[in-house]
Amino acid sequence: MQKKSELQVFREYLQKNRLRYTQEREQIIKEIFATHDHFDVDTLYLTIRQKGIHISKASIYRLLPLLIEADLVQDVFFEDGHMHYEHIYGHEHHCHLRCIECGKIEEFSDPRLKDVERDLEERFGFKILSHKLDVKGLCPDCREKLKKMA
Amino acid sequence: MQKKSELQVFREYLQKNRLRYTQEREQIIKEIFATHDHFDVDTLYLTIRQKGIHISKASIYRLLPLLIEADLVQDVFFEDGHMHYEHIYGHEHHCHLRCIECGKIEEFSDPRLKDVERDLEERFGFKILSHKLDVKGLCPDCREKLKKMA
DNA sequence: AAGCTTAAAGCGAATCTTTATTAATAAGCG
DNA sequence: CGCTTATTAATAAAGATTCGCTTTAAGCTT
Repeated sequence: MQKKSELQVFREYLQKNRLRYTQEREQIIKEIFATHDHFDVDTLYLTIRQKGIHISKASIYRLLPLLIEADLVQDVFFEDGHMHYEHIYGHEHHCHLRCIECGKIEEFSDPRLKDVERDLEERFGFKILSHKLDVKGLCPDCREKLKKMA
Repeated sequence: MQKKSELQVFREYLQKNRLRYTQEREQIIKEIFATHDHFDVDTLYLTIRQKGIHISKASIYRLLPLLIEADLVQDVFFEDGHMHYEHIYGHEHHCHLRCIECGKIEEFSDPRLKDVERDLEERFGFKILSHKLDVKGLCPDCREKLKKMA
């Protein structure tokens, strides 16, 4: 069975909510899914512009909540004064390990986090919906670099 | 052995970095440590103002990075368009479980996260410095409320 | 204790991100 | 094809954070 494309998923989401599938939205989504990289609004905007496509930044801001609601995108972390996002459709759930020196990001997942969730449900009576584990450290290169400096 | 006060810790941090211990900084820190609650810049600013103490908001913004660097404060999450903080000195490390309906926050910690950190060090060669697990869900009250609505 | 150096404060302007407004456009249904 | 109305671009507005500049005051040094 063929997996649905992100555009199909988004179309269905729109139909369910009586919203419209526009050229602009299609172009933005295509760009978001064109690379695996994380992105922020400004670089996404500039990338689209560079291709000669004219889309206003406000349209990106308006689209993002819909993509998040449709589980196609998630916000990853707030840094440098603005939010960073990534597309998640078709990927396993994962968390992020970031180097505080150079910004390098590794993705990982760990089954123990599900266990933690289960414990929390039991202990606090919450219905758990999501978790986000953000780990910071020094990548191998930066460790080496700092060792030499000291 | 008596634990050092947060002010002492901050003093030492300042000395190490040849920075100055000012009236303003002392008053801001005292206010931050006066309650266990999470805080944001604006409410902290207003609370201080209400006590008749005049401190500019910029001074708070300038102080926060120092407090974070000195491990007295950490940023907890970005919400409602701005960052939220908490003082951490004298507390065990903990993570946050938040209700997406009412905003209620439970704190917890789990030894398995240390295990995850160890695995990450081994697997990616990073030196791990910190982790932050943010779990979202529905608290017992809101689960009940939503059940009745449906 | 006074003098000196310079970090830090206050203030307001500037910047940056994100949201709201509004008139014009176009999706998509009948 | 025409109608309804969601969506767009553009711009203004709002809110958070930072910057620049002048004045104040920590905290050495003598």
